[in-house]
Amino acid sequence: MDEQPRLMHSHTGVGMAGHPGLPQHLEGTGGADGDGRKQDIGDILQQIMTITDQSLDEAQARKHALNCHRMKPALFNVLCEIKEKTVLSIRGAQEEEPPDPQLMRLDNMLLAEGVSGPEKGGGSAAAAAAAAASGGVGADNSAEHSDYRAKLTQIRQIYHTELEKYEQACNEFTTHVMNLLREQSRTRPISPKEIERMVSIIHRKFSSIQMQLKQSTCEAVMILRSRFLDARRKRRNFNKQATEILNEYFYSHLSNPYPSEEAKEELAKKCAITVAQVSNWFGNKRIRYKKNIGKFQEEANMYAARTAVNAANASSHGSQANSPSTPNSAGGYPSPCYQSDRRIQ
DNA sequence: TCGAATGATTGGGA
DNA sequence: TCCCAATCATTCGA
Repeated sequence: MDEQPRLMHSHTGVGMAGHPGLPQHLEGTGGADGDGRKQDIGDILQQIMTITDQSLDEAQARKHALNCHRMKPALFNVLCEIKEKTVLSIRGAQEEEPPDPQLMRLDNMLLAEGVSGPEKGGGSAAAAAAAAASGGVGADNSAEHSDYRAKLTQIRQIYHTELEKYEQACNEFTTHVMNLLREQSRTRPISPKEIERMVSIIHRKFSSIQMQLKQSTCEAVMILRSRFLDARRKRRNFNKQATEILNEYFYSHLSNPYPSEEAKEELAKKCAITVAQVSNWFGNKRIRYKKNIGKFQEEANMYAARTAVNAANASSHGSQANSPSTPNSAGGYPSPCYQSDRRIQ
């Protein structure tokens, strides 16, 4: 390479006026004849080919000379314009993508489960449902629930840590690329729009990684949720007190054992179960009572007697019982809880 | 271990 | 949407 004839004149001081280091033919005057132009192009190509042979100082000097050249801004503008009209216009049309429906689904799910968005006490629909279903009856259910919440919190923490990492990496990389491009824009035509496009490409790449993270987080939540719901299927009998309250209501409203929504809510609160469980219980009770009245007769008599005693106590103490099991229909009292005048058919 | 009891689920009807 | 009826799945006690 050293044997190559050097056609550059920069270090020898041969160049255009005011721009030492640039050959005169870059001034734009050019040769009048074709041979002269060919010679100029040959010179430039030769310079490019041999630029790697230059010392750092020489390269720096040439770079500086290029940057200071009076035609440089105009030339770069033209080149940027051409680039924009060709590549960018084509890509620009492709960039206008609608929001990814899958990503929206993932975001919605993470939000609903309380993984993303503001931290909620308990977080998820499953946890809420579970909380309602367990109704706080028994320590086991609440223990299961708190275990569920703890695991959900763990998932949430991992998700946010990873998300933060990705965002940080994305920002660092974007800044790095932007600096690099800005630096390069001094020596090659790079428009701000092009830098912007590059940034959006980087963001897209990182958001696809984020989508993977969201997907695996969703999967983890689904697994946790299904395990939890499976565990919930292992039913527990209601405690004795809850069964007594329900039975008292049932037998005291035997002529119309259909509690209204308000009565169900009150019973649910008293028994620490859900309204749905109250409905289930009454549904089961009605049908089982109807199927075998004889078998339930003893139970019915017992609750009727208890109700009568309660009523007597209440009246002698002049107090008003506010229980939904307040004696009424069994003793002929109309119940405000009746939703309609129905009987077990 | 087995049968009864019991809470939950499902499908159909009004 | 609520209820009934049948059924399932689990618990509990003998």
